[in-house]
Amino acid sequence: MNPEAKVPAFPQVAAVAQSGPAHSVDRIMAVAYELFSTRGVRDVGVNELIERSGVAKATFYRHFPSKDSLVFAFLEQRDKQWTMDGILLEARRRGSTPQEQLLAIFDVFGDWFLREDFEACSFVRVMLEMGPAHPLGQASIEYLAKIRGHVQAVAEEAGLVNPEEFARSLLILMKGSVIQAVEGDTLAAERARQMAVWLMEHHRG
Amino acid sequence: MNPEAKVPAFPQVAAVAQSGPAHSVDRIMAVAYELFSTRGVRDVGVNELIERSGVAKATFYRHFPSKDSLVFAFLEQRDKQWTMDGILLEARRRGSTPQEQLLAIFDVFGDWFLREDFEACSFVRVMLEMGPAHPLGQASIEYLAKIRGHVQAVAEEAGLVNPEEFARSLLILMKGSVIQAVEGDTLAAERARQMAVWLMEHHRG
DNA sequence: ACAGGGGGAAAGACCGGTCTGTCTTCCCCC
DNA sequence: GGGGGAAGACAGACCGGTCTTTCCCCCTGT
Repeated sequence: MNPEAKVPAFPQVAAVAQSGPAHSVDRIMAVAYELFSTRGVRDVGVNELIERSGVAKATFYRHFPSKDSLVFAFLEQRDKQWTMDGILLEARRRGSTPQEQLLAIFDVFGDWFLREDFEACSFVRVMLEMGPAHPLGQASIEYLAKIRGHVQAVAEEAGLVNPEEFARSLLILMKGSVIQAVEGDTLAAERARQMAVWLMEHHRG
Repeated sequence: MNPEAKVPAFPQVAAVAQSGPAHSVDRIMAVAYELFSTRGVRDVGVNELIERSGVAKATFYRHFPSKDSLVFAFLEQRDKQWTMDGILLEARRRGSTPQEQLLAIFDVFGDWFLREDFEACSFVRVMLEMGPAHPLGQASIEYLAKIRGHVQAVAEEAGLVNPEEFARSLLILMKGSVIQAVEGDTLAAERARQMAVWLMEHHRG
């Protein structure tokens, strides 16, 4: 056969050119992060994932033994990239005292709610999508508990009384404001911040 | 053929006997209410719905032109049966003053969170499952706004200043506590109720 | 330095199952 | 006898997951 007849295909070189010489697993993760975070888990199929990342199906399943394992990896990256670097670290940067840093969470939320690609907290979304008994729901619950642990640590720095109770109450405000922002209430962060102020006053003793 | 060979089948008569001589549409709605409210929308297929309600597929599609139309009907019934009668009316019954009635919402939530069949608020769940742009998500948002309207009306009865702002803040507490209850925090209602007390104090002028 | 071999990756057929939705057949009852 | 309903086959699409074929590239041995 004429070898030239087989050469011209390979549309995936375009995808490689777009995302650089990254390895397959990196491209898969980048596509998964975008699709899962904006559209949820169940709405995104494996076929779409491999098509958008320019990767063969066998390659996908060599790196991830199942779709669920990719979702686990996504949740972990979401925790690092979004929760830790995007929200908590940014909030610590904006406030000079632990009290200010706790309230700054809602300032970061306010900016986040205005973004066009804002969709919802992936952990809450996956927990509701898969149910709290599903392994993926369990993982989401653990990541939410991890956020609460960080809030509790800052509350302890601030010298608040009953920091665990404070953290649990603050996470009610965080989750509630996110849900309300999905509905279109972009000012939900300000309202939650005000309630956080009152909550903090009652935990100063 | 021997006519007796055909008679003994009809397993749906058992279902009819269980749910009484109700019409097909009533049985479908009852099954849909149970399955959709406990497992969400996307996880429940039409085949399971018709099987559990002992109804033929053609009968299903004669009453509901599509699955989505059944979900619309479910959301409407959920609003009547759960939101109005289960939560708001019960809260009004428990409190003797409008202020008490507003706080009683979280007492009703506290009981609800302890139920075994508690899963989540169907409106929030469907909104996140389908997305806020989907017609079903839009309908869910409207029902959530309807709840806010009722809260606002009670706030006006209570003479609170800026009742709309109050209602939006209270719904943050309601949604946040529900999400946290899904995670397993059965005391989320008490925490939210305490923050509602502080919120109300600041809206008394 | 060059030939050859082996592994990785792309393309995509294929599998069994499920999804929503349509249509046919038969039967029962009015 | 006619309409409604049960039963279920069927269509067409999609799901997650497996496997085959083909190619390219890199690594190794000489």
